Amino acid sequence: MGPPVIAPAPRIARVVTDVAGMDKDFDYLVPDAVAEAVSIGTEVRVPLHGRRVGGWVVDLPDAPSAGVTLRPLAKVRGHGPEPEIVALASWAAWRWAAKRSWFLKTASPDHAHPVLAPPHRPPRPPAPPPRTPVELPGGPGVHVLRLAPATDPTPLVAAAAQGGPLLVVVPTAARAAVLAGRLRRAGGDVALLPGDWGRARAGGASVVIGAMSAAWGPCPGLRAALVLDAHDEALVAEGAPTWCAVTVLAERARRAGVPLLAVTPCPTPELAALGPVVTGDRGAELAGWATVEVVDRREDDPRLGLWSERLVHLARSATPHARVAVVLNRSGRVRLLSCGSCGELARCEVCGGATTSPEPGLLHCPRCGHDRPSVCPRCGSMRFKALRIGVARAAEELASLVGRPVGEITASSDPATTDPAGRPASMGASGPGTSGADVVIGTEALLRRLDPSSGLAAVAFVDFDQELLAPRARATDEALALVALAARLVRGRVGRVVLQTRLPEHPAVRAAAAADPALALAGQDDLRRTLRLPPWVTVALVHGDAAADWVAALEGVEVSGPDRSGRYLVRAGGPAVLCDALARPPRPPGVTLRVAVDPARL
DNA sequence: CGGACAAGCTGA
DNA sequence: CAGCTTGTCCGG
Repeated sequence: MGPPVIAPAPRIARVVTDVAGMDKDFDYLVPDAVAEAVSIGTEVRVPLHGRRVGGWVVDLPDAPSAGVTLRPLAKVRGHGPEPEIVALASWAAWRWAAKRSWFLKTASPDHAHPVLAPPHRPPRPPAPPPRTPVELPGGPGVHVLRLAPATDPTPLVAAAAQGGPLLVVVPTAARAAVLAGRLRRAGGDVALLPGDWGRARAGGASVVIGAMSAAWGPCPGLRAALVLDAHDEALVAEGAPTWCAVTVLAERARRAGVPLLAVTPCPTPELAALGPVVTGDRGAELAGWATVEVVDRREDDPRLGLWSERLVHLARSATPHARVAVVLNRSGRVRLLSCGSCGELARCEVCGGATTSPEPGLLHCPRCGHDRPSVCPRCGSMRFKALRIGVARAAEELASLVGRPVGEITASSDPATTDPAGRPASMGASGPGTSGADVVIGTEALLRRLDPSSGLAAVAFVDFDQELLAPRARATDEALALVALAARLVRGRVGRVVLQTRLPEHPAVRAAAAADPALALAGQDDLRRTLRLPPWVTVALVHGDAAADWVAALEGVEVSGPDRSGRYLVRAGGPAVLCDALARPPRPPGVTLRVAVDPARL
């Protein structure tokens, strides 16, 4: 890339090891024989405390930091992350109160890569599209592009790649592969991570694309970054460190002075806080959300249970080419029961928790695992009423209401069908994740397991209020995101999404019905400000044996808790104040202390 | 993290 | 007091 360096080869390499639980630099001598191959980011093996450990070169200082005898590097393993990524890893370690090595590992290839030569010609971008769904904003900074769920993002990505190397992050590896295939068919030199890591690192791709960890992927000469479904929870790490791909990309783009295009059908308050929301053609947006139909259940006869007349009619109208999917976000058969004669709630005799009924005649406690036959301890009756049914029982009920088999799809179970008599029936030939039945039911995992080729005419949410009222700060956004997933499955205006609810005026319901995501955003700003929730504050959850002592030593932040599960909530006006405070007190050795900055669930 | 080494416990 | 467990320290 740059002019040849005439200075003598560096003699000292400062290394961060991959030893977990340690975040310290160690200096080593660089043997002359490997000096050429050692730069910032290089993966090495080094002697440490009598053993050999892996690590990354993070600096090439002129002089060692301490007066100790330096030992030489044991081995150069190959290319590691780019130098900018090494700096980004240090930033992320501060931002999520974690170790640098954790992020360096995420930024490194699965297997060591030899240093590849740069390609002979610059990589080809995919053919420019005739038009894009929204006009691409030019300048640096984060631009939130609001694009209806059923819109194909390929033209947008192709357009964004015209200016130079583009890094693309999507929520799942499967979608990354599909998008990479489309861009390759359009003639682009595409690197799909993690497989094409080496080629991407050598500068052989105009588009580098992958799932969450691709936010750390190599993209020499980066000119823009793009993230699809930027609102998706799959872009936030579940365990600590709870890093977020969008946040990392925003910082990476800021440091590189290039734009980040955050594409989403439903901008969240978090995204809107990052930059301006850009909308495209309103007609295209209306067409790209399905027809959303709200079934107001406030006046319904309670004896109808989960099933409005409208939903039953919809299920009866299903055909092999116009299938209907029903979503009920409760797994299992019956989640809550009461005695049929005395009304006593079925509770566990060991721990007192509410029992479920995974099969007729059996009560099971999900809290302590205790099983017992379904006999009421108060009156001895063996008849129980199902107060809250799950997908398995719902499949039985719906099958008998519509008089045809209902397929069942959950995250854990393989597809099965229930015939109208309520007996599990054998299945016809069908692909994995799709049941052969015209009507299928499942938890929200169904929305991720089916794909747009499933021939869905409609998706119906049986109990949308459960999503709306979930005890989470982001419940409204998550509910709208589910509608977006459903709209993508039923493909634009021919399909429909049905929401059964007693809250027809809820912002998420109104936004979905009007295909106007801004309606969900509007009401939330004040609420989140009042409740002092992100993005107006930055929070961390702290738990573990040492949590109480450790949070007591924090300065300049507000600490509350502990909550029922012993977690402390730490709040500050922004990441700078919070993360500086979290970086100060030393972590006590030997005791567990888990710090989750920006926790996914709040 | 995990090896090294020191201090503490046990049984004969 | 050998032999083993438990704890604390530190790495270039």
